[in-house]
Amino acid sequence: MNLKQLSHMLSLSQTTVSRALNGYPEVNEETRRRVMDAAKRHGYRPNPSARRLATGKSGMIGYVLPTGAAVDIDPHFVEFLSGLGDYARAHELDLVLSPADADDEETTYRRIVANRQVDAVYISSPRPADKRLALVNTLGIPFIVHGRSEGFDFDYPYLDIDNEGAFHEAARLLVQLGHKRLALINGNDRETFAIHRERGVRRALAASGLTLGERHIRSVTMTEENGYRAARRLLEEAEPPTAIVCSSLIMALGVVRAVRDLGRTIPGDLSLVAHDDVFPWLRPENFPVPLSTTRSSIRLAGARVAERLAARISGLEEGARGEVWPVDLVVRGSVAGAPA
Amino acid sequence: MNLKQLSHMLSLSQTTVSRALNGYPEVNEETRRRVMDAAKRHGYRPNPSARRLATGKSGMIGYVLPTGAAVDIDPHFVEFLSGLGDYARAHELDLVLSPADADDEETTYRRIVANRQVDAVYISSPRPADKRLALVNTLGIPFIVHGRSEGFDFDYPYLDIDNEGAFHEAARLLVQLGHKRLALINGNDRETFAIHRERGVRRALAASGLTLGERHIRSVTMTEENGYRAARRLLEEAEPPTAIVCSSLIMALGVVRAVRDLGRTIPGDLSLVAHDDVFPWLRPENFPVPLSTTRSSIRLAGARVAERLAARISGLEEGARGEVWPVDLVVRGSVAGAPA
DNA sequence: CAAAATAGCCAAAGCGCTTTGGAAGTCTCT
DNA sequence: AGAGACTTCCAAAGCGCTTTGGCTATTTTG
Repeated sequence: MNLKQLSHMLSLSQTTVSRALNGYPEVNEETRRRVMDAAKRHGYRPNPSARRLATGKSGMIGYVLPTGAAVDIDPHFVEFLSGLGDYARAHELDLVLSPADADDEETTYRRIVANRQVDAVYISSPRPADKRLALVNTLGIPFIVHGRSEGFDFDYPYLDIDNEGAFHEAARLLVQLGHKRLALINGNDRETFAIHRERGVRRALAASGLTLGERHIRSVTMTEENGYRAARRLLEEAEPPTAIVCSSLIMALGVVRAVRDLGRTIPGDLSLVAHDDVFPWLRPENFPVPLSTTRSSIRLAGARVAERLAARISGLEEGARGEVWPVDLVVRGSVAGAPA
Repeated sequence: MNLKQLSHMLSLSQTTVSRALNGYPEVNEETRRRVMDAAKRHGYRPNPSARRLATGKSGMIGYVLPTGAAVDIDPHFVEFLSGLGDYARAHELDLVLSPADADDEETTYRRIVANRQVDAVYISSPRPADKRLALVNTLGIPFIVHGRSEGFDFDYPYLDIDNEGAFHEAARLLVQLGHKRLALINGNDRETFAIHRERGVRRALAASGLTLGERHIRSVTMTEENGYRAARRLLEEAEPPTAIVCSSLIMALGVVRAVRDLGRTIPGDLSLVAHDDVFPWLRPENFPVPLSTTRSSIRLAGARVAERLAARISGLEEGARGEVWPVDLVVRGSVAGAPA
């Protein structure tokens, strides 16, 4: 059932039927009802390919997926996707993942924009002065950044959590508990979120005249193994840190293992706080010692990004509004006063 | 730059240019070269929307993503995606994720097929007599199942790992080591993979005249917490199992925690084997006691599924070929002879 | 009451490709 | 040399929608 057939059985022109269906004003309300009714009865669904060719709109949102043998997709992605999908489903939006060579995402961005494959894109894990951001900005496709970049002379729309504030709070708590030697096991420090977290920790320390030693900060890919290694190296020093702030739950698993291996205890010898993106399959309260966390649901972020993308596509949102979500600090058993 | 312009500057018809570009035989080889050359020089890329409308082919593969507030996307998904993306990138295939209400995926399948939004789809985590499979089979769109179903009167193309064989081997090893009370912490037993794994364990036990007691099998969603709970319940029995086979690394984390909480040890009191899908961020060799596993890279499976989907789209693969990958049994420190 | 504005509808021209149904020109064969 | 068979190209008709530019009634306005 296509438009031609439908309009023919209604004895109307395609123009009128199309307009009736798409809510244009120049059609009699009664005619519109007739059309809507017939469309529903016959299960008419406009062919998206045709509509696309005519309008240039695809009804999909895009994401360029960096791939390659050496590239691992972040497990956070799947939770973000849950949220995104949740919203997208309710609004009949599809998501297209365009795999790209991790060393050359630009080509792919250009392609999907030139081909009008998607109406909007989102960008995640941005770095300072991220090229993708500049590119997408000049290409003129609606977009939202999940996270933040820095060092541009233009503004852009984003959704981020208050990473600096979160880690500031976490560090401040530890300092108040008497800890003087803090360490930070961070994610890849070329990504903005890691920079912000480091900034937060440093600021909290500075407020009490403390500093974050060069050797007390580790920046690694967020795997269990890297958490373990970083923690071991930190704890095997002559004067090991008495508290660690850690950028992910998965790394925290490694930290806990390292502490055990060394015969130390949490929170007796070491206080630990980690950031929790809220995975259904790994919860901080179920750690051997319940883990204190800075908590922010990445899933909700996914839903919000989808919502804002939809708003931008339909012109309801404009400009470069940045949105920063506060982060909860949830204190559990893994923190205590500094050892004497 | 579109076809019209290109053909005009070559003083050729659109027909000829189109044919030259798409490798049709009825065009002079020299003309073809000229065309190809000009196309490349001017960076001509056929508009996919137009091509789509004309041919009905989209150049994308589809996946219906079950969503909902209560639905969690499996973290395995992201690894599978890595592999899929790896292949897809090399062949300029995009992947479209169509979020669907988890209780009504049918509507979405029908929509994407009717709209010809994708050239092929894959289905994951199938159950016995899975409705999606029957549906997709009648809808006539090329597809591949990742995993297997059962109880159909038709064959279908799939890629699966030898779950039964893998768990058979694991259980057999444990039996040989003298274990008589085995337990299985399985995934959702409405999914085929879980059924196959259970079958494998039972078969190994049966071969030695043993059985898997009703209470010695747990079927749960694969989270750390569920692994913990299942293990606790098993180990707190009067006659606890001396060996556990576990369907995922994440659940194994919980099992390890439970064992510790109860003051027992691995492998002294309990031998443990788990299935490993090979995540970059959590490795069995890094468990407190290196974990024995049945190992199969879900990432490679993703790449293979993409490859076969591409083959089916272009007509290179036909029929209902099933492909079953063997699974490695990797023995590490977490297994030992049964305690006296 | 004539002129101007408005409401409601339609025919037809795109969107940019593929594919059908020829039509020339060139070769081959008797 | 003329008939048939290739080879190589083209004009034009889709694919199914949206949108432009008009056209006819009907209503409003001065």
